[in-house]
Amino acid sequence: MPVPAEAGSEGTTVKQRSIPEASVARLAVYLRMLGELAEQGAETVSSDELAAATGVNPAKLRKDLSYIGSYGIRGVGYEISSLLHQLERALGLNHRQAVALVGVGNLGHALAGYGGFGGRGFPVTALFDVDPDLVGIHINGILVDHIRAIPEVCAERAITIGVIATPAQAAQGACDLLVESGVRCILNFAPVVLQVPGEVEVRKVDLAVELQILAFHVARRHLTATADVVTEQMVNGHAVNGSGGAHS
Amino acid sequence: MPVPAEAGSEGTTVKQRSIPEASVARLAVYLRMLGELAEQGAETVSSDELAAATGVNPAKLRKDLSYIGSYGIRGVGYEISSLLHQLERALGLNHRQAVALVGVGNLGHALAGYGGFGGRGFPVTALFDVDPDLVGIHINGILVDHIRAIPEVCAERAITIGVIATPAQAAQGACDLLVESGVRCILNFAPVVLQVPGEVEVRKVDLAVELQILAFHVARRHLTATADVVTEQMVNGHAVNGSGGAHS
DNA sequence: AGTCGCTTGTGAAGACACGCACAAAGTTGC
DNA sequence: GCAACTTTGTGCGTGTCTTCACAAGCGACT
Repeated sequence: MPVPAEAGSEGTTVKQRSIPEASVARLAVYLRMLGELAEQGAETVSSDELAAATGVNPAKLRKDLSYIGSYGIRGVGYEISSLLHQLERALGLNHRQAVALVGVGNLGHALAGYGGFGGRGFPVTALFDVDPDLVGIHINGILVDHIRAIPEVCAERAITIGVIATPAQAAQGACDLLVESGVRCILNFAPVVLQVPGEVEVRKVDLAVELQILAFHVARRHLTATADVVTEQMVNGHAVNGSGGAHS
Repeated sequence: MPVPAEAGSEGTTVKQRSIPEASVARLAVYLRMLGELAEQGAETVSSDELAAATGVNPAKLRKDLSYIGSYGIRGVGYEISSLLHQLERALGLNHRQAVALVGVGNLGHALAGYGGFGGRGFPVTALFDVDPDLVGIHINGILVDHIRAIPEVCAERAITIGVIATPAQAAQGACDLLVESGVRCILNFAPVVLQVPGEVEVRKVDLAVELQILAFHVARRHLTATADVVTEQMVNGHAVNGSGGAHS
């Protein structure tokens, strides 16, 4: 949301192929699904198939893909390996991004061991905490440092992404240290709004909020179900036809 | 829109269905911040203050709040305790929602101990896994059951929300069991698109995707910053006809 | 060759979200 | 009681996202 306030040297604006934010999120999903399909030995996939597998409208999928170029073959579909490569390039995954994780408590510990990060090109290479009982131990072979070592360690290990999994009151301090160390992208699990300079990108994941959104829907459903006859619902599309069977 | 303020308890076609999805997500954020303010002893808060604290545009905040009614006092702001109560009601938090967590591995274990759930009205009251080493142990005082016990335990403990933190290949099976047990809201951490009947609401949280979105931004930033990257892959024809161009 | 069926890519329209700007409604001070 | 000030609630213009619908392109088949 924050446009670089005074980014200054912008120079010649070479066709800002600005991919919509919503599309970027879905491209990442397509990427993973393509990876799975490739592992299963498939060679091509149509937009309808890929859309069904990722739960997206086919037209939306094609438009998403069109933002990164025209790599489909009409009448056939998309060549999986080619599309995979193009997607990785567009998402900036051609070179690894080292991740630092601050806060090795309950959630942080799990994230440190979470295979989904390292397995997808985001190796967690630094861990930090303030708890003396945690500083010094190894998790998944990585030493936990004190947060005061953030600047030094981040520079040394070329950290580009920071993940904050501290308690709420410690998050801003951790964030400041990361920013000071040159980290420009932060994934924040703490339930606070981080104050950062304009050039730093923050994404927030709030688990409690996710549950509350669900609770809202369950309450609303209960309300309409009890108040009236169950009407034909028009909730989010999800034309899940043939949703039966095929379990396990 | 002069809706009679006192006549809320009638139950006749409460038009809550009109709350935009995006607003619901923010309402949950306001709710938490209001809780913090209440703890600090504040009694009223203005839209500007609350907006600044939650990182939202003040007008947007007021519009969000207007969807649940007019509970502000012009010239003063919002009475925190009152607004808190109204928000909880609107989000369906007036009665607790018992949560079942399937998959007590790395992430699931952390979620089971995550204070943000129970602390906000979503007590995790059931845990499930398939691993014989995990079934039978207690986490935070809760016994881990085998997933085959899901129907029985969910009915017994009045589970309304299910959280899936299993590996990808086990997620659909876990989902089916939950749905079969009457769970209508599912929070899914597994990187798969769950197939569910239309009346079930699924929210997906994909941690790897979050990082990839960040990686995209870091890559693009790097691209624009170093404006003269040797673009070897300009091969794509880019028939981007009339793409608006630089409307500065 | 020629035709037919299938799939992509995209213009256009509709739906949704955002944020400005201002009237309405309250409070404070005299 | 009245005027000045503060803050809410919202109508509306603007921009973004989603979805439809269809022409263009590709391969297969006759």
